[in-house]
Amino acid sequence: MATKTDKAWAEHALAALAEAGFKRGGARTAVVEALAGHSCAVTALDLDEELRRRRPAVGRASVYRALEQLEQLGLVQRLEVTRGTAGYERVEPDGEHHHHAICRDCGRMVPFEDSSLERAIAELSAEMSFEVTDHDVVLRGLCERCAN
Amino acid sequence: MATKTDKAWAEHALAALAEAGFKRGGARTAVVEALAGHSCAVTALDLDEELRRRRPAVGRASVYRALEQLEQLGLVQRLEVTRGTAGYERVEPDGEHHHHAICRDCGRMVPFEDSSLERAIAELSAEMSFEVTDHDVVLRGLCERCAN
DNA sequence: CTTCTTTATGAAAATGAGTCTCATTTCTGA
DNA sequence: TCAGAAATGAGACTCATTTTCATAAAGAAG
Repeated sequence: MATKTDKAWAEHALAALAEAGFKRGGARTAVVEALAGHSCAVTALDLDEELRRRRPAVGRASVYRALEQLEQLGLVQRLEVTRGTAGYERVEPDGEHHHHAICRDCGRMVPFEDSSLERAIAELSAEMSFEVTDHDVVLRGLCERCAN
Repeated sequence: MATKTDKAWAEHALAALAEAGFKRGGARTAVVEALAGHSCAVTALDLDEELRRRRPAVGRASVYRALEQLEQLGLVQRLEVTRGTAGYERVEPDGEHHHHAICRDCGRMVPFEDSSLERAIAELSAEMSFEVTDHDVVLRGLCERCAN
């Protein structure tokens, strides 16, 4: 509602999937479109519920499968939203990316980005005997509302 | 085997638990002792298995309870080891703390610490409208062995 | 456009980590 | 020593995620 559908991302994602050799399929396309409509992380079950009522209905397995494929291709980012549940959100093709602060009480997520943080991680990654391809940063605590 | 039991941490933890108003209990003590014997993250179920055979046996619920309490008090750090499973590891009382690089292939964890990363996070936390109490940083990629 | 082969899909069952319940035992302060 | 509070463990339960498997849709070949 606050965010309009990110059509550019959806097209980018569908193109990347085709590029990777996937056949076209209604379920996967539906997942991509649904993700394009969410600006911040959504859980797989939220997507499942959202897509289950479609005609034709999308099955839960397909949702999980699509999310996994999208993640492999670097089109979505997965993060642990609460204990035992993962959230997924679009990764913009231009490489912009953000991290999240998650409220321990209400679960609210506040996205943020910080260049000095990214720089520190990049330098660190370069000097490790480890081929770093991704990173997650999660801040945890209380949001403005729950803190009082 | 590579690491000898961290007795100092165990005493510190037990003292902190007493300080926090917990009564003494065999199960919790057993969990603390078990954690003291692991230098890197262990899953709750690993601990459960390790402690189940003790005399008297420690129940699964007690393991989870103890881990949660220890985490609340900042005595252990929780991190997502693989999809859907959490690992727990000791936090040294001197405030030193480290993060992990996790290999996507073999699951190996390489701990690291970096002061400029910590500094960036501290500064960032200070200027957010969010009361940040904790943070996780996970680097993902391929370890030296799996990269070749 | 029909056939063939492969991939995609969805319903339901299975898995597995983590949580809850509750009867029982253990602590601790009085 | 006693009563009340806290801790414990066995097992049932929840719920996110994965697997299975029979069927449907896609793309290639003819």
